[in-house]
Amino acid sequence: MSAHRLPKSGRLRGQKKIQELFNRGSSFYLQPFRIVVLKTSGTVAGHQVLFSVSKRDFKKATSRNRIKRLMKEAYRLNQSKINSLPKLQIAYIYTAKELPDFNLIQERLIESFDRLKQYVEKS
RNA sequence: UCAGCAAGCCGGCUUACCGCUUCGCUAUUGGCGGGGAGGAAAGUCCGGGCAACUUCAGGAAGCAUACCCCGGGAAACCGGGGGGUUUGGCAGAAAGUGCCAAAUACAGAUAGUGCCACAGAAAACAGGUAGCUCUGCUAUAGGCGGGGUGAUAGUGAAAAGGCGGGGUAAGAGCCCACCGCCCCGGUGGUAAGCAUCGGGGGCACGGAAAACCUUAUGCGUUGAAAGGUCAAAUAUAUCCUGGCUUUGAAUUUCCUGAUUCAACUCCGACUUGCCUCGGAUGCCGGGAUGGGUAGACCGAUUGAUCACGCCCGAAAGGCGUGACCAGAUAAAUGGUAAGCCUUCCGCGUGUUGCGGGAGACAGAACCCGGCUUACAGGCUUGCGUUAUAA
Repeated sequence: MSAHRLPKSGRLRGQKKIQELFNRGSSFYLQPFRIVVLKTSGTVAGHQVLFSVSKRDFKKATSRNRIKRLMKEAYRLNQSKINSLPKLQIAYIYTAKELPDFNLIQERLIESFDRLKQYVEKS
């Protein structure tokens, strides 16, 4: 089994869980993302992630789709770097106004993993 | 040779690696195989299917449609033909007189209400600024008044039918011919607010219906977040059932237990008990049922579908045979790399080439049919044989 898989169970789904993440999670900015994290309370196999782009900044559905797919791809290829951490619920919200390219997203996403580690150690 | 115009179609391709989603088979959360965005998936502007609500009928409101005929279609709407109007071109001495082409939100302004800027004296019950003309007074340079006049000038998008003649003081549909307009009738035509002919009416009737509105015809409302099924945890209601029937004070250092004292709701039964039995009420527990939240599933992918063949036709269509062709739900259909194709820029230049960049508009969300809007580039067919250049 490859380490680069991201099936449904790895994504954050369900209205209640998402509400809980945004109500109780702690958030920080790391351009071009705003990131919200919360330790998973139940018993789940792994981390659960959610990617979002504001409709206000990108009116076309194609642009939003593209950004979300890039973020998802970057996370998928690098997720093994945070396997050792306790299980988290994470939301990545894209806040920049321009269409990014894949390398930038990937770079910043890896940086964000360090911040996640800090978050885990503090709490 | 070619710009251009119209209609239709396509709208990047291939491979490797890593993934997502769905279906099937294996098998146990893996492997193998198949499917996986559009012509507009968009805007949500029309018309339906489907669903719930309402359901006895009618009205109002609102929305849609609006010359005529034929064809297609479930309807919206589409195709073809005939006409009206407007615009442009050509012809012509001229006249919308003829021809050609294009456009057309072509019912009603004679049902009603309101509006018509600026300019202009006056803009819809008309109107006298200049001018023309008759006339009174003064008076003979002229001036000041009264009346008539919509023919002339000026303003304007528009000056209240046009033009010619008669007529008149000057004028005027005041009268007449022709044209226009309105009404009635005949003829042609399937028909048209169509064409044409005849009669009548002096004309009463300016524009805009994209201001409101009126007429005719059609339409119940809502919209998949519709609607339906299953249903954890927690709380609760009803029913069944098991257990306990209570509280306070005193005695002992405390806990447990015991003893004593005081209070201890209601109903029924009898073998009438200083409290026996049963029930209500209360507390604790178990079970069932109900509504119902999270969540899951159905709705939901077989349809006015697609492909091929045949038939009618100008086209839109009809019949037969075969096929199953996305089904996600905080929402899959992707990422990276290489090559090819198209195109642009730079270098080089007889060509091949080398380097770099770009590849439109845009993402299904219950499903169909239309309309509208966006769209790099390419292909096919038809028109165009002309301007310009060689």
